[in-house]
Amino acid sequence: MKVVAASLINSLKGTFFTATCFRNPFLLVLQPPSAIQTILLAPFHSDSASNHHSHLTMCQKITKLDHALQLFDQMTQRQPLPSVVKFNQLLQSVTKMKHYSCSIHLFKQMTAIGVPVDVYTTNIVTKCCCQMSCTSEGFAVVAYGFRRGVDPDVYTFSTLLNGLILEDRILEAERLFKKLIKGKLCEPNVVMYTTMIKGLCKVGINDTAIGLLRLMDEKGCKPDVMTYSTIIDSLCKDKMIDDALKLFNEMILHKGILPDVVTYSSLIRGLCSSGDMRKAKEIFDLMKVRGHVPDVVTYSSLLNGYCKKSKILHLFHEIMEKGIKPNVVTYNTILQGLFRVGRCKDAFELFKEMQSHSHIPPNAITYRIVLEGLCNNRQLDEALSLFRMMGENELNLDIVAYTILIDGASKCGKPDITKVLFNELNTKGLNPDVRTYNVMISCFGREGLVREAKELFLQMEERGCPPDCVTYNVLLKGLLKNGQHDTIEMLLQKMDEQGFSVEASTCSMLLDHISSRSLDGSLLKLIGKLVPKEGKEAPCIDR
DNA sequence: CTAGGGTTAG
Repeated sequence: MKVVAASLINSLKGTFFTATCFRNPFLLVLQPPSAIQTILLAPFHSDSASNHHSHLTMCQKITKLDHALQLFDQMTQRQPLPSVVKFNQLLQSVTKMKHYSCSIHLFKQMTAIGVPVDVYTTNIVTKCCCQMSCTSEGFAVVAYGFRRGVDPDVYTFSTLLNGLILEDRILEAERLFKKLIKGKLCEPNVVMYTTMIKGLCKVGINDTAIGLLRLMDEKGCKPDVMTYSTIIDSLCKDKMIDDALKLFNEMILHKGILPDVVTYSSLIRGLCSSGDMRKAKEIFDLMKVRGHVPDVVTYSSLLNGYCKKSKILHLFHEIMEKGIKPNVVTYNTILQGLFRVGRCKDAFELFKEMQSHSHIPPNAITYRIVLEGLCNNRQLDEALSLFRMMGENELNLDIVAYTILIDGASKCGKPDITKVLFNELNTKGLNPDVRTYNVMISCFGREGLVREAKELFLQMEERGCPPDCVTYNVLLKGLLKNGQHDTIEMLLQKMDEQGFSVEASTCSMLLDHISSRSLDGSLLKLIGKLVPKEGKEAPCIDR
């Protein structure tokens, strides 16, 4: 058993230790395997930590993190040292506050002063690495522990599995999962199965996820409400509401598992996104009848459904009345709803209010919503001045925000502003992505700048940003609009090769040009191939 | 003292 574990960890080292990530100076375990030991055992050169504490007393407001750090310092100076359990509790409290790099930093200090670590310690620290999207370093921590006699357990492996899934390393997650079972390294339990199921759902293979649900049941590992909710949510995201409801019923009626607020919220969101507000409200009322209290996520989901139908706001009052604290998502949802119905002033008021009254700082998504809302309501100037006021921070250095403004300027008939913004990307060190290019090519098409549109199209491949289905469609439309027919056939052929399809609007333009004889009728066959089949999703529509 | 599920978004 131990030998198998050792070989597993060794084989994992090869796979996982290659990627290193130095994004955080505190992440001292971020080193290739050969260096792990030296680094972890190296004396810690105290920098901020001790100085930090000397002026702590001068701070008016001492955060909980400061308390924890102070306590840690005291603990390390005690003779004899407190038990590892005390250290674990402290590490866990720091981790619960999401100060992951701090936890890792403390762990490093623990090892440096010789506090013996146990499986709880390494599991907590492994989780910190995973939560920071540095799962490979999580493996390093596990290997470090293993060399000191700390055997990984089902908690360890579930944590690592979850880390891989968080980083979209699904193949590695599957490999690990299978290896654990084959090598009998640990008996998977409901948590581990649920984690693997989430991974499968995340890459959109719901069938396989359901297969694993059946398998765990067969193996005598009973799925619980979280297992079912994971799959139900994924089905809802894929608009397979009927299957989700089927599983929901199975869970309750056949398995005797009661749904909770998360299960209900997923269903409500699914029904909302498929436009069935009546059923969404029905489930919402039902959960209340059954004694479940909707939380901020439930309300935000329902609110979003109403906003998408341009019906809003009585629900917001209900949230306030119930004493539920709206969060940034709630605000973002309402902001978008207000812009959608053209209530820019109210939106702007709310935008200010969330910061002053509720002390909820807007995030990148908030700004995107506000910028797009203003552009859509033909208030380009306001959008631009807001954007300029945001300053040179991370919210301003956002390619999505730029793309929104570039598109907004173009649609508001200001191609000059479009070009200025696009050129600014270079100076800011931002790379246009495929959607930025699409917006630009569309803009050039609109302005009759065919040469520029073609140039950008060619640039995309060179810059490692290959055109997508939308690119081809906007370029085609630009060419057709400007009477450039020479490259149409070639583009259509390329689309065929790539499995892209023509949108309805592109298709009707093509047909118009054929009937007016500016395009050859022989193209019809090719166009026919590129029209998405009835009932099938067009491949260019994102999942 | 350790692991798993749900909200906004060009």
